[in-house]
Amino acid sequence: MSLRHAMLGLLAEEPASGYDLLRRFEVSLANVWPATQSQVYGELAKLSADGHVTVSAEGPRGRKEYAITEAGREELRHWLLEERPRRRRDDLMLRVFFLGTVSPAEARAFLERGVQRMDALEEGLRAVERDTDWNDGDLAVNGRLVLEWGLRFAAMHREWAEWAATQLPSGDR
Amino acid sequence: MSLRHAMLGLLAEEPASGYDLLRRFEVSLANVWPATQSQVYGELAKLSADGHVTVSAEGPRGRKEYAITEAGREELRHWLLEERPRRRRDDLMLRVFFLGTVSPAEARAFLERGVQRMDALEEGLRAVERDTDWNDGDLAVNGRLVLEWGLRFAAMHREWAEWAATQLPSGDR
DNA sequence: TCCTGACATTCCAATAGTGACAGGTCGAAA
DNA sequence: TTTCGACCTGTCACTATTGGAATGTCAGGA
Repeated sequence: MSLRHAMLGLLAEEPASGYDLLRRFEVSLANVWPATQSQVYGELAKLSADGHVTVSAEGPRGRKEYAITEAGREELRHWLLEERPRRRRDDLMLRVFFLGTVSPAEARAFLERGVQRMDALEEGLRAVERDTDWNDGDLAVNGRLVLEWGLRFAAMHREWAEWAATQLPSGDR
Repeated sequence: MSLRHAMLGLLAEEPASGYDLLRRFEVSLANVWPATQSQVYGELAKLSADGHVTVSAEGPRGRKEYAITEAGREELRHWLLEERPRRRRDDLMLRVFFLGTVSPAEARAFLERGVQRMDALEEGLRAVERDTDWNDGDLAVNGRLVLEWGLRFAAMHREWAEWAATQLPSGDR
């Protein structure tokens, strides 16, 4: 149920069309909550039916601009403050859990790829940091917090992977 | 598609029934890849249809014990080494992203709850650490790696939350 | 003027995950 | 001997997520 809230959050800043939202998902939310076209448009229809958003304007090319309603803001607020975070699933740790089923050399290579992926993530985040105008309202302030979390996450994961490599049985099986 | 691999991974160690798997999901995989009953039994049927597992024994109470097949091991190996990790979704960071829509005081309280949640997570992991027999084959070795990751994650998040609180605008809006 | 690329929406089929329900069996303790 | 708790399997309906296809419109450059 978080997609709808992500959309409400974006609409809380300013009205937008489905297309606009999609772009925003690609740019600022890509690392946090990816969403596809079909999801965005589908959810927009539901939000509209539930009265959380309304069509605030219609433009060329059939463009419909949606704005958040008071009910939508309440829903957003409720989710933000009251709802419990979901249980997280972690693909990567699941694999690590079963790393014993491959050879130590393969396991080491696996961890090495993890380090590289974190390097790439960090690079990507640094690029976002560079390319963003950080003087641009609430989203900027909080975007920075999220960005910093990502950087810390990448650093943590990289250090862990390096440590983990030392814990693997030596030699090949 | 990771549920099936988690199950294959567990079955790679030793044959088990759906019920057994379910318990293992509750205990060792709870923080990594939660799964429900309906998912486990459903997936077991699919895995069986795909030839990745076979019924290796039938016990009392209709118990069916499943064992991984050679094809299943290959599938597991392929997933482990070749498949790309999924994009992660993060509920929590999504909320942080929209933290500007509530008052600074509420935001601070939100971050504070995050710290507490991490404390609880760490405590839970420490309990697992205490209660587990770490001399028990591959899963133990790798379980430790995962556990350590969890501890580092909790520490990272806590420190981040404390830092983030200092970044929030002061006073109430 | 024509073409292209960005803008914009909608529908569809398939897989994954949640939560509740339903039903049944065995072992051991009271 | 009864009954209770652990054991054990399954189904259903719903929601979420993925990925792709189909369709059409407008603005601006060649």
